[in-house]
Amino acid sequence: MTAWRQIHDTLEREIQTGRLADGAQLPVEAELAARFGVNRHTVRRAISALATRGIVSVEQGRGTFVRQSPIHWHVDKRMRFTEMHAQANRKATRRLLRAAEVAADAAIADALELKPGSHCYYLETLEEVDGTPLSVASRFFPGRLVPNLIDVYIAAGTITAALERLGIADYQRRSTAVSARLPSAEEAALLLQPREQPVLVIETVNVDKAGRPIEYGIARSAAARLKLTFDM
Amino acid sequence: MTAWRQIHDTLEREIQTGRLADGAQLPVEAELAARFGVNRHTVRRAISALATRGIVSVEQGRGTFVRQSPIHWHVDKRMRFTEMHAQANRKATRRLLRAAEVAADAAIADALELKPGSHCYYLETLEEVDGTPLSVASRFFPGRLVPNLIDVYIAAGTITAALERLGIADYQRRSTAVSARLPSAEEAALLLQPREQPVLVIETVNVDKAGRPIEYGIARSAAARLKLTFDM
DNA sequence: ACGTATTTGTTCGTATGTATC
DNA sequence: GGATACATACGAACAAATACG
Repeated sequence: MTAWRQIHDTLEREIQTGRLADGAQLPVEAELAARFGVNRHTVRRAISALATRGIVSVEQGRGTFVRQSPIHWHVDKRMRFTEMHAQANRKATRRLLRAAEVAADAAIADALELKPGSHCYYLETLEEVDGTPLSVASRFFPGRLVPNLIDVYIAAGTITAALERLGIADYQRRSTAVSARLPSAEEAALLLQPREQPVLVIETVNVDKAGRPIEYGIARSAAARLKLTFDM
Repeated sequence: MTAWRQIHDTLEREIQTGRLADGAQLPVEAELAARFGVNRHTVRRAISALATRGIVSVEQGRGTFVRQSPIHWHVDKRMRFTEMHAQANRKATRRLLRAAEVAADAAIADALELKPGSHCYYLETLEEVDGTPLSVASRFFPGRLVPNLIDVYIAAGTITAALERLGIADYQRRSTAVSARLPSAEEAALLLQPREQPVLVIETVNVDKAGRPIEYGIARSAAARLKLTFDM
């Protein structure tokens, strides 16, 4: 077994057994190198593998820290972001990053059952739970069904409230697609997570009571902080 | 911007624009180092980041190659592994890695509605689609409901057929949990993927017609090769 | 506001090991 | 066995981000 892997396993064991607590700082690289009698590069290789697995997070100029455990999301036809977290006694907030009016590309048009090029509203938000970023979400809405959505959303504060003001009192999740990948630099920065750690990509189509698509959303969530459950 | 990141972005662009095709081999490290006028380490750093994002896959002694695009799995109450892929005109096989009789731990007992310590059958399989490994799956079955499962499975060849012989003609997916993480060394090796690339962790509980849990499965699937969709 | 110490990040050089063809 | 290509490890230096007096 290689040196870096032994160091990796040793550190993982110390974290698993609680000798290094949640959130605790690891000894600095130089110190670990001395302790294991190897070059600093070799320690870095081990730590890099731990960061890659989401066990620790590395921050330039600060140090290396032990990470914490995920929250559970029961996906449901009718779940609402704020509501769900309120039930679990967590404080959820949504921060608007970008808003725009766009023309639907093929994927958007397909999801919203529009003609490509149709007018859509676009919202990009960062969702935080208990002060920690959880997801970056991009959402598209058909312009015809939700006129002036951006201003209404800004005034209303939540998407549910905005849609209600626009006469869509009830809407439901129709389909949800899930995949995973590594984040872009921007996503990682917004989620305050290392680029080596995966994001869950959750694509959702919501429909109104009549079954018309109202919203197409693509959320990128810190995988280490989230687990989804679907009942059938 | 650092040198390795520029090289990373340049190579990604060449792959995205098709100048480096799916499955194509990248120039060897020494050649890339010469081309970009940097040390071989710097090229390795760039390639390592591409591998981490699942854009390329690196194989010792062979070379570095561009990866391909994912398959789509419509998750359904009643989907069957072989059936589903057959519909999509793909060849799916399942290879038995391990089989054992085990005592249920807390998580298994909870999922299968058994007392902790109850007798269970355990199957670990590698699922391949068109010759490429897709998932490593661990499955637990309640011993009382499926007596002698292991021999029956080996004789029958598929899980559906084995359960049918044991009198469970029809079973359904009850719940599915999804999360993502980086793979262990063993998982990565079985899936023929780099350790830096995420796996989707898919936990499933299947129940028989009477609603009794029959199977608790934990699949780890190469995230780059799979996308899940749930309809509601 | 500034400078300094600390800590991680990048890059070079070099040598040797291991897997594949 | 030999050639090729990636993997591991050591040493040195400097850059960049952060923390702190």
